[in-house]
Amino acid sequence: MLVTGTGETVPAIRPDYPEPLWIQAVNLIRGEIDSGVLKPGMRLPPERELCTQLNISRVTLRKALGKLVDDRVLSSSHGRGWYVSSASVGKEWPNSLESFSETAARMALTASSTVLRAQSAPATLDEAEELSIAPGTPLFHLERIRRLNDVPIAIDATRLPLSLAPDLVDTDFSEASLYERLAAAGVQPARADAIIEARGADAAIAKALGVEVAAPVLMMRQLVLDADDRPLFVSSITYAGDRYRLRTYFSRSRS
Amino acid sequence: MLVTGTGETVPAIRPDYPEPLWIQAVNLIRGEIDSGVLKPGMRLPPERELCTQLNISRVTLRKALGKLVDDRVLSSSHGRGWYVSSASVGKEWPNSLESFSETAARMALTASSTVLRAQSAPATLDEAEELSIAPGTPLFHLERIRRLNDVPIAIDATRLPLSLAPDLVDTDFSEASLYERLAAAGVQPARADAIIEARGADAAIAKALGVEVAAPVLMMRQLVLDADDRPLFVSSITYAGDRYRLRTYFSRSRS
DNA sequence: AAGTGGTCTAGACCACCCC
DNA sequence: GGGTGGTCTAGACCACTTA
Repeated sequence: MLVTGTGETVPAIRPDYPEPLWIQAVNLIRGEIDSGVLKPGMRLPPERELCTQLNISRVTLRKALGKLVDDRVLSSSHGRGWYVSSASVGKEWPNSLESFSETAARMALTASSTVLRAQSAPATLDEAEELSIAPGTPLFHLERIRRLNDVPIAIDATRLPLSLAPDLVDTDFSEASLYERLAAAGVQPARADAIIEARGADAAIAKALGVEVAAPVLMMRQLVLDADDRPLFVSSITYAGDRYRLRTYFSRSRS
Repeated sequence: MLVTGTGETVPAIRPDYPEPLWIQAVNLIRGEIDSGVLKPGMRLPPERELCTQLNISRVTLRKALGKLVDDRVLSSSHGRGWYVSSASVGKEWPNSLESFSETAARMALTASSTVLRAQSAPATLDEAEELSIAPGTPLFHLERIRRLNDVPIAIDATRLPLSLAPDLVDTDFSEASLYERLAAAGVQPARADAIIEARGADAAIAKALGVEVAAPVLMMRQLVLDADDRPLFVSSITYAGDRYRLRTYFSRSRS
C-alpha cells in the first residue's frame, strides 16, 4: 500500500494509541516488507510522502526509519532515498539476545526441556562477585537439557538470585520458559556479555546430549545485565557441535 | 560544568557547525564522564535544563542522549531522570567482537602469521552470489595461520574481490594487517554477519594448528558489509578449541 | 501537585544526488 | 534546479515518579 500510493487507503495508524505512533509505523513498514509488497533493493516513497500517507509528522516517521536501520531492514542514501536492505538475512535477527524458546518459535520448532536440577543454594564467593551480591545470598540453580522436537540440543545451566523471582522454586520448568517467568516478575534482560569456546564433551555432557565423549561442543557463558548494566544472572549453555550454530552480528562504532 | 550549572559557562557548542549539534552534545557529555565530572550512578540535570545550558533544542538533546544509550554510557528512568551507567567497561563497544590483534594486545602477546595462500582466482557461482558480484570476477584468496608468540591459534581464510584493493597481490601478509591495507584503499567495513559453530578438526586443519584430528575447533564464518549493507568480503576463521575464546556481547531489541 | 522523561507536531534550512 | 535525506527548532501534551 505504501508503494502504490493511490492516496485513498486508510492510514492504519491510530493516533489514540495502543502503542506509540512510531512503533506502529515500524510494524506497518515491516509488514509491507514481510508480505512482499516491498522487496529487497526497492526504494521507498519519499519521507514527506510517507508522512502524509501515514498521517504522522516527519520527525516521528524518521524515528521509525531509524529503528528499522538499527534492525538492518532499511538503509538510506543521502540525496537518493530509502532502500529495503538486500540482505536476505535481514528479517531474521535484529540482534539476538534470544531465549531458547524464542529461537524455537522463530524456527517453528517445539521446545521442551528435561530438568536436571532446580533448587536454591547459598552463593559462593565467586558467584557473589560475578553477580554483585552478598556471599550466602540464596541462588537458584536451574539445569536443563533443552530439546527441539525432542532432539537434545544443549545443556543450559543458569544461576540467578532467588530474590529476582521467589516463585521460581515452585515452577515446573519442563514446560515453562524462564524468560517468560522473569518477565512476569518485572525482570527485563537488556544485554549479555558472552564468552564462546569449543570443547570436547566430557562424560556427563556426552550422556545428556547423546553424543560421543570428546565430541566437539560449543560452550557459551553469559552474564546477563539489565538496562542499567546491573548483573541479573549467569548462564552457561553447552551445545552439541553438530546440532547448533550461533548467529550474531557485529558493528563498528556508528558516528 | 553540566552538573554545577552556575549558569554562566560558555555553551561550548557552536551552531555554525563543524559537526552536527547532537554529535557535539554527545562528545561534550562523554567528556564530562571521562573527565570524572559526571561519575557512574550520578543523575544528570533535567533535559530542559540541559537544553538551555547547551543552547540546543530538546529534540536535538534527546538524539544525543539516545546515542549515549546505544553506547551504554547513559540510561533513563521515566519519571526520575538520566543516569550515568555504572559499567566502566562500556566505553568501547556498541556491539563488537574482539579482533585477533586486539586480543594479542590485551594479553601482551606478539601476533604473527604464516601465509598458506595469497592469490587471485575467478569467483565461483556460490562465491559470486554470496558477495553480490558477477561469477568469474577476480577474487583474492588469503589464507593464513595466525599465531600468538609463535603458537598457532587459528586458520584465517578470507576471500575478497580484487577490485577492492588491487595491490593486495603484491603485499607480504606475514607482517601486514589486512584491515589496515583495506582501510588504506578506502574500504570501510561497518558490520558483519557471523555464524559460529563447533566442529572436529579435519586432517588439514589438524596439521596446520598442530592438534589431533577430530579435536574440537571453533569455526566462525563472517560476511563483512559496508555501511549500506553491500557485501565486502567473506572470512572463515577456525580456532583451536583449547587455545581461544570468542568474546562478544548481545543486546535485546530496543522498543 | 510538581518534576521529569516519552511522544508528537509543523515548519525551516542545509547537503547531497541526478538531470 | 528539483528532489531527497539530514539537522534543528519551539512548543505542546501525556505518563511515570516522588512527595
